[in-house]
This record gives sequence, C-alpha cells and structure tokens, in this order.
Amino acid sequence: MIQEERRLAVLRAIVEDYVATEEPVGSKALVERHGLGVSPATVRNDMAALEDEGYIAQPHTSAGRIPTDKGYRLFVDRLTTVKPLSGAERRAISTFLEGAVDIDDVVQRSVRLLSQLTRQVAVVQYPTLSGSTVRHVELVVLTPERVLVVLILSSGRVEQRVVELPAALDEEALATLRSRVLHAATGQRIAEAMEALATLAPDPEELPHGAPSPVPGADPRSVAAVVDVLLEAMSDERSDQRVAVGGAANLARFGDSFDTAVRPLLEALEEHVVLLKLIGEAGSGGLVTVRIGAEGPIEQLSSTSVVSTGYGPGSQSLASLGIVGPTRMDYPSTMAAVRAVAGYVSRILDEG
Amino acid sequence: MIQEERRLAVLRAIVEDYVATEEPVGSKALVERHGLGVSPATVRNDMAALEDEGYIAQPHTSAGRIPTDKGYRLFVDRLTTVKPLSGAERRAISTFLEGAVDIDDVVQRSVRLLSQLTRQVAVVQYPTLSGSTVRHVELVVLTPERVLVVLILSSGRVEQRVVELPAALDEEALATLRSRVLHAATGQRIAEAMEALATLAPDPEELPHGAPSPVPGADPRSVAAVVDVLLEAMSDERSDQRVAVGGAANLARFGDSFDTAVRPLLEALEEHVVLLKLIGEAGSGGLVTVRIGAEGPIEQLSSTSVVSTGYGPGSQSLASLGIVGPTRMDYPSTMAAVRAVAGYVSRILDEG
DNA sequence: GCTTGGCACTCACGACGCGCGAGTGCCAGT
DNA sequence: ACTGGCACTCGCGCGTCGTGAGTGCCAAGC
Repeated sequence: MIQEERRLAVLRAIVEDYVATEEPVGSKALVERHGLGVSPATVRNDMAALEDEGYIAQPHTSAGRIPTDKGYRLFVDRLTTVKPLSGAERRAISTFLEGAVDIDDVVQRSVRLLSQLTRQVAVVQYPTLSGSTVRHVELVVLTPERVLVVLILSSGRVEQRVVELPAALDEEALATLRSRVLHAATGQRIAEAMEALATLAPDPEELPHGAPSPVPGADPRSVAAVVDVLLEAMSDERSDQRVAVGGAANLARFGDSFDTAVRPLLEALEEHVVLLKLIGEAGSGGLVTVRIGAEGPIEQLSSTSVVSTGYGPGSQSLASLGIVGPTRMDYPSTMAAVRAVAGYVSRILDEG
Repeated sequence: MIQEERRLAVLRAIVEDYVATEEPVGSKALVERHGLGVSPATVRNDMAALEDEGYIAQPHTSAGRIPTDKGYRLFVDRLTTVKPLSGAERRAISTFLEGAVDIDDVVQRSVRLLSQLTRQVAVVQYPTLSGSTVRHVELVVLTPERVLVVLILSSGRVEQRVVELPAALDEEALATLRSRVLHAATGQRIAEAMEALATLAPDPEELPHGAPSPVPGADPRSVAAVVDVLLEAMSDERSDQRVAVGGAANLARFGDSFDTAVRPLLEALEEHVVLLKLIGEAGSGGLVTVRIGAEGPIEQLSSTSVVSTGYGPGSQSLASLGIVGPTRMDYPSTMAAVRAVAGYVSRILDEG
C-alpha cells in the first residue's frame, strides 16, 4: 500500500471512529479498531502529515485528532462508499409514504420519516408553485357576496381563498367569469396564467373609453376582486416559503455545545426563510448536496452540516428537502436516506 | 399587619424574586428588595413556617428558599394581581392578527405572537371540527373519474380531497349527487351531517331488494366513494389533532437542567397528541387554566408548567391555545398574554 | 526511504482539600 | 410578637496534584 493511499485510509478511519465515539481518536486506538497493518508510530507520522495539510486537528496538544471541516469535505467527496439502505428501511419508507392522502400529508410524513431515519432535524419544503401548471380553477358561491376560489395545481397543491365581492354577481355573470378564467389559466404555467388573468381585470384608466369589458355582464369591481385573489394565490409569496420541520428532539443528541450549536439552530428552525436558504440550491436527480460547517450561508451555524437534495415529479426539482445536523454525522447513511426519501416522494408526486 | 397576611406577602416576594433572579432567595435580600418593614429574623421565622407547610423549600441546607409547586399554586390562586397588557402590546396583537388571510394563517400568527409575548413555547390547536356546522360542500370535476370534494365549515376551515371514482359520473348524475349532498349536510352540525350523508350510500346488503337508490342515475359505487371521503374529512381524526408550535428557541432560556426539562419537552413538541392532552381541558371565556409541574398529565414534564385557555367564535370553546414553560415563570404576565391572544383570536373567528 | 520501537514530554481531567460567605436556626432580650 | 446576636452548615470556587492517554522525535531495522 502506498503512503498516500494509507493516509486517506487513516483519514477515513479517523472520521468513522470520531463519528461513532464522539471522542478524539488516537493512533493506538486506530490501529486496533481498523486492520491497518502498520504500527501506531507510522500512523502518527501520517496523522502529522494530515494535520499539516489541514484535514485533522487536535483540540489541544497531546489529545487525539478530530476531523476538520476540510477533512469531512475530503471524506464526503472521495472516501464515502455508497451505503445502500436496508430492505427494511426501504419498505418502511414506501409503506409510510403510501398512506398519504394529499400533498400536505406527503410533506409531513416525509419530514417525520427523514428525521427518524437520520436521527437529525429534517426540513422539507412544500412544492413550489412556480414550476407547476394550473390544472383547474373553481368558483363556488357561498353567499351572493362571497365566493370561494379554489386553485388546483399540477403539483397537487390546492389553494383556496374566500373573496368578498364589492357587488353581487348573478349566476349567469359568474358562469361567464368562470369560463373566462378557466380559459385563461387552465393548462398554463403559473407565470403565463398570471399574465392571461391580468387581462381580465384591466386597470380602468388604461382601458379605452367605451371598450367592451373582458367579462360582459359582470361588475368589473367584482371581477377584479376575484382575479386579484387568484393572482395573489399564484404569486407564491406565501406558499413558496412554506417548510415543514421535524425531529427537533434529535437536537438533544448534540450533547455538548448547547450554546454554540443548538441555540442558533433552534432559532433558525423558526425562520422558514432562513431554512430555505439552507436547504435550497440543492442538486436534483439523485444528486445530494452536502454543506459542511462554515460552507453554509449562515454564520451562526458554522458547526452544523446540511445534507439536502431537490425533489419533484419527473426529473424537475420543484422543492428541496434535507436534514441539518452536527458536522460530526454519519454522512454515508444520511446521504443515502436523503436521496431515498427524495426519490420516493418524487415518485409519489409523479403518480398524483 | 397580621402574621398570616405577612406570610403570604413573603411567599409572594419569594416567588417574584425567584422568577426574576433564578436564584434561591434569602431573608436579607427579601427585606431589602421589598419594603416589608420587618427584620430579616422575622422573615426567617415566616419562611420556616412556610417551609413546614410545603410552600417553599431549600435546595440544600443553608441556602435561600425557592417556591415549591404548591407554593406556585397558592401564588397563582390567591396572590396574583391582574397585570394588564401594555397598550403597545394590545396594539401589536391586534395589528399582527388583523393581517391574517385564512384560518391557518390566524393559527400560525397566533403561535408566533404568543411565543414572542411570553417568551415561552407556544402551542395553538387548530379549531376542532366537531363543534362547527357545515357551511357548504362543493364537488368539482377534474376528469370524468376524478372529483375534487371541498368541505367548508363554519369555523372557517376548508378541507379538500380528491376522489378517484370507480365509475364515471356524467354531469347530470353529478348535479343530482351535489344537490343531495348539499341538502343532507348544509347547515347541519358535523355529527348530524355525517348521519344524513350515510343514508345516501347505504350498505347494499341492508337495502331491500329493488328499493330505489337514494341518488338515482348515479353509480352507487361512485356515490359511496364520494360520501366516504366526506365522512372521512368530517371524522376530524386528522384535523382534530392538528396543532401549531412555535418559539422552540425559547427553550434555550431553560439554561440549566437540559436533560430533565428541555429534552422531554422537545420530544413532546413532536407528538401532537401529547401536546393536545397538555393544553386541552382548558377553561374558556376568559378563564385561564394553569397547570404547575406534576399537576400535568405527563410525567416527564414534571418541571414544566402549562398556561392555556380555550377559544372560539362566540363564547364556545372550539380549540385550545397556550404556552409551556418552566415552573419558574412570570405567571401574571403569561396568563394575561394567553387570555388576550385567545380573546383576539376568538373575535377574529366571530367576524370570519 | 519507509517503518518501527522506545522514550521523554505535554496537558486535560478528575479527585482532593480548603477557605469564604451567604444563609439558616435558635435563643435571649425587649 | 419582633429583633439582634451568634454559632453552625454547607455549597461554591479555587488551587494543587497525580494519572494516563496521546504525542513528537530519534535512532535502529527492513
């Protein structure tokens, strides 16, 4: 075995041992637990070299070594062997997700599943609207002045709003409005649907005097109210940033460093926008992104890692899901779990 | 001042000081910080008496005293002076809740608000279905074999499900079904609506042979599918136990006793059923329930207190909301905040 | 030139001991 | 019934010290 090769083996062993024991690992323990076939002294030399290159560090002089962020990075990039999930795990995933009744349920189950599989804090973004198309729009009369607007998207998401009409619409006018809206929106992508809808309720100032109303027989103010609500629902401002979080109890396993690690993370978990930044920008199609320590966008979370990926029907990536945990985590298993859950969820979205 | 009276004053002072400083409070500090008008020695005698009766305890010999659960109980029952919210707080509550667009939004905003006002972990139950009535049911055709069922309740909640029909329904059959369903359910309370709906899709075995179908022209299997979904949506199994949680970051302020207090609480926060048991059984109509320490139903949470109350439109109590925190908390302010938020939310539900 | 055994060195950690001081309980005096 | 005085208790912080895991380096060996 060549030197360079063994050094990497040593690094891998250090990472694995440290992840398992949570304690700095020394040269002697290393050769005992892994069949390296060399003496502790040799390992010590390798460790000194690895330390020079910045892959490992010692918390204080004459203690064992722990991997640095750079060390974890190398480990993840070059030293991980794919660690397939057990059959039981795969079965658990599929049966657990099969039972979901709607998209919200899928997301909630995924969060739970992910946090249990990885024993970390799981974060799942609700599918974004922007990528999907409008499948159906329905207007339901509640009272003459109140209409329920239902928006159904190809992602499976259903948004509903109640609109207070400034002026009552009779059945006929409503039927006209319904058909115009359906014609404008159905089958379109969100952005296109929004443009088309906007023409139904033009700004009165811009309309040439005496020009025919886009929706004959209906009070323009009521039409505008309905359209506004639809546009608002589509503008994904709210839905875009919805995330589900689960497994916060796993934070208890951080054990040490409550203030430096757990507290900022707890705070971040409440800020959904921040969470999205964390797990966003994820690869898709089986590509799992790993962000180690300070590589992430948030300074306070420099002692945590993020493992995330995109998911969505087909091969598109409508949203992200992932986990947040200590840099000291079992990357191979975690990455496998994240990838598997994303895969199953994507498949379910395909079917829905 | 009579003895008995002063003893209570001493207990109140101990509670207030301990809540403020988080440290055992001694006799000398007491007379200095509160104008008790007696000497430390006298206070010591009173403290000894209070300790005999079980209201206070010392963590170890010759340390200051801290209130026991029994002490907090007496404090809450007899010694709290109503502590009205500041004008700024009242304004913050109302403007923050005004902006809500639907019932989910109201709940989420309430959680956030509560956790910020009290600096504790806030829990808000989504309004229960059982107390409310059916306002509207709509059937929307997606494809000939798929129908979207929308259920709108007086509580403002909207449930929607997609039904796969075993056999296609034509427009006419669907119209018939729609009118029958509306007739059976609209305006009824949930339980009544469920009974009425059940008659629309009777068990074929029980139906006398040749009897007319309740919904002529529609395939009974498809009718059954739609009715089943409606029944399921109404059976509140899912909605009943939905809760929103917020302010977990405030757990960081527990400081000491991570394992005994924070960990079990974190675990409980994930179990919505457990949470409901915690904040449930709450008084309504301005009555705030306080559960101190081991008074609660959950053994592991014996060092936490729960302050909760019911809320809902009118004076009914559709659901509960409250906070969970250390037994050492500022009860007067917390109770005021919980009561105020419940009041505002109830009023918003009235208007909706 | 890598590897290995040997050896002196370092330093975190837990145990032990000690003095301080806040706080108590009790008693005698008013 | 309250108060001042006084002896007593005991947790806490602090410095000391021994232990042992682990290191770095060197000289010998393959």
